[in-house]
Amino acid sequence: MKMSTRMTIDDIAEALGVSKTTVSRAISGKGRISEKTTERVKTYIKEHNYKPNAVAQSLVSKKTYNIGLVLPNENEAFELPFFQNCMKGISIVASAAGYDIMISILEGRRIDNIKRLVENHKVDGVILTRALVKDESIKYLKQSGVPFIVIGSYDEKNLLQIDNDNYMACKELTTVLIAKGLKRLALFGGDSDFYISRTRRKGFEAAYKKMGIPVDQSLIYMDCLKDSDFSVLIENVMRKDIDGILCMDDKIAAEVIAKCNILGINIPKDLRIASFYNSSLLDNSIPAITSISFDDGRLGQIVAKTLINKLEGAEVQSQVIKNYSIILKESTS
Amino acid sequence: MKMSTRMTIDDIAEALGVSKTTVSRAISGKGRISEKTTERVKTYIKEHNYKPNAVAQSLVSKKTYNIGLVLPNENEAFELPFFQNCMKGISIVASAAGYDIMISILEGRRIDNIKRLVENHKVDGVILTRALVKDESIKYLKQSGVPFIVIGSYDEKNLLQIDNDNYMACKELTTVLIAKGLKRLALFGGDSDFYISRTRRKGFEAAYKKMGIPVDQSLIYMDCLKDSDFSVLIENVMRKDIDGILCMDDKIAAEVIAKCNILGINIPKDLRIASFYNSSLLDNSIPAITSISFDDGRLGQIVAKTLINKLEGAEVQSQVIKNYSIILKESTS
DNA sequence: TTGTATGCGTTATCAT
DNA sequence: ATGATAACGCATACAA
Repeated sequence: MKMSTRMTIDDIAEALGVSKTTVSRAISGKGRISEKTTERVKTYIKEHNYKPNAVAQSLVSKKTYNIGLVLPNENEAFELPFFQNCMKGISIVASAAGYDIMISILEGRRIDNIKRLVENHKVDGVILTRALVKDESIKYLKQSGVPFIVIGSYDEKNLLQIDNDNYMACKELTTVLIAKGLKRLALFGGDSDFYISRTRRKGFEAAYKKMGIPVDQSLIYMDCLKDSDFSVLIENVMRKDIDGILCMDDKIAAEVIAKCNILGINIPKDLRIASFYNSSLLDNSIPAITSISFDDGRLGQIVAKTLINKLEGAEVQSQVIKNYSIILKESTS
Repeated sequence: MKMSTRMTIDDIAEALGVSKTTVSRAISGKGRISEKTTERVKTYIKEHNYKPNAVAQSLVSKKTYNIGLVLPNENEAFELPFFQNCMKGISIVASAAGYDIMISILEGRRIDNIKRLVENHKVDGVILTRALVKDESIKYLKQSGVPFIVIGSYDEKNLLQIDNDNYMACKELTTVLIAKGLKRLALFGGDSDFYISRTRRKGFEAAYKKMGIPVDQSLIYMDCLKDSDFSVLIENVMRKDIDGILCMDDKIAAEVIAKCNILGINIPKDLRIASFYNSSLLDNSIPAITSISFDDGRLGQIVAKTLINKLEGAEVQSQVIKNYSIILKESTS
């Protein structure tokens, strides 16, 4: 199935009785060319709805105007609204700048899909939507030479990365709760392979340090979404005389709330709940849940903008952006 | 920012002391060429990790090996797990066949993003993930000539479309509920601009017809996610002496359940609830909810496979696939 | 200001 | 079995 044959720059040149160079210049605006000719060409182009062939342009300019967007595959992660919202922000900025987005969904820990995109020269740059603690994608992208940007923080200086200030946000929420008298808080953490899980945990611990209270490590449970049995987890932790549970993300919080319901645990009377991340998953939770609200779309926009600036040769820097607000609700009252 | 200069077919030719034609043939396997030479070339390629430049190939073959995936923008729709799961299925099949996916998120009802993709020759074909009743994208794609496929049903013969059998599924679930004695069912419908909302409604009505009961049109509420106040909606309908509410999708069901909770309406004692669509949004709902479970990933895979077959010149047909199962749970018991 | 010629990396046609 | 050359559609260095 071939592409439909379409108008080329040659056709225009012939129709207008000029050379293709002239047409090319009229389009790009580069080089000296008369107003009149430019106008003539542009008019013709509009009338005939000519669009330059992006592939041919790509071949000569060595730019694709495509950005690769790498999405995780893990079931726990993939469905999170975060990635969609982020993608939307990226899409808006990219479109406006004339870039298109190619997605690459990782399959397990294999990075073949990223490799294909990069090695086939299908993208000018890559956005990584999350970082693992020991990340093969990052390793590969570094040695491949393609410009790329990581959403999230990663222990490495020479890496372009943009992140919500998860550390401060988690520290702040934890501090507020401690100040409210909720001193014994359990932490239900996500995948410990994800870098962000580390960061959030650190924020949690930093709050305790700041408040001068030692952290009870026996109240910290990582990889909660893996061993799946939240009922057991909750019953376990309830025996430890806690004031509340801090959930590292929306999915964990949703699970905890659901299980509490089943177990007949009343929130907030018997137990307070808060989440380090808010999303539509928690929109309808009862009671309304205390959480940190991030603007994922905005994050996506900033990330896309930064990468595109870099692709166009500008100097860009890693950033940690505030981008959050703490929202206190019934679940911790 | 230029692409890193890489090994070309010429470099290989020179290194091996043969012509580029020979190298090209060794790679593609086309044309007569000796075993020995082929082997020599292939070895060299492996050792030096050569990958052909996809852009150059594209220029001559007029194929991009890219598929455009069009996603809706509406907030109610975009976050639905359906699109992600579908995308995953598409991605798996596409990768396996050597295709990459370019996404295009519609902005409002404007179709500029699709146009860009098509007019710039960035994709060989397009997947539309949902159809509106009067769909501009479809109109455009038809006249543009690019091969495309629509997920969902649409009132037009010469359109390649693949759909879950929403009609039968909704009819079946409704029938089951009626047979259980739930004769007065309200229907809370989604966006009436979406074609699928029509189909589901028809399935609902067909069940009544089949059971010989007239449909009470005053119990049908469309566009529920638009006028947003579910509390009012539910209180209204409760006064009409109904047996239960059928929700057209997961999001609507989640809202209804949440509001019932707030209003102190017990499910299923005071009111039965069922949903025409299941997803992780309902995973933790209490009580467990009767619904139709579709395999979105599988749908995506079939769609991608069909489009790719078409792109490669095969004869393909529109299909309605069963792909669902009715799951009866506590919410209607 | 405009045109000619060449190259981008690959495939395909036609010789040899 | 292999090689020289044109062609894909565009951009650009160099000429005119």
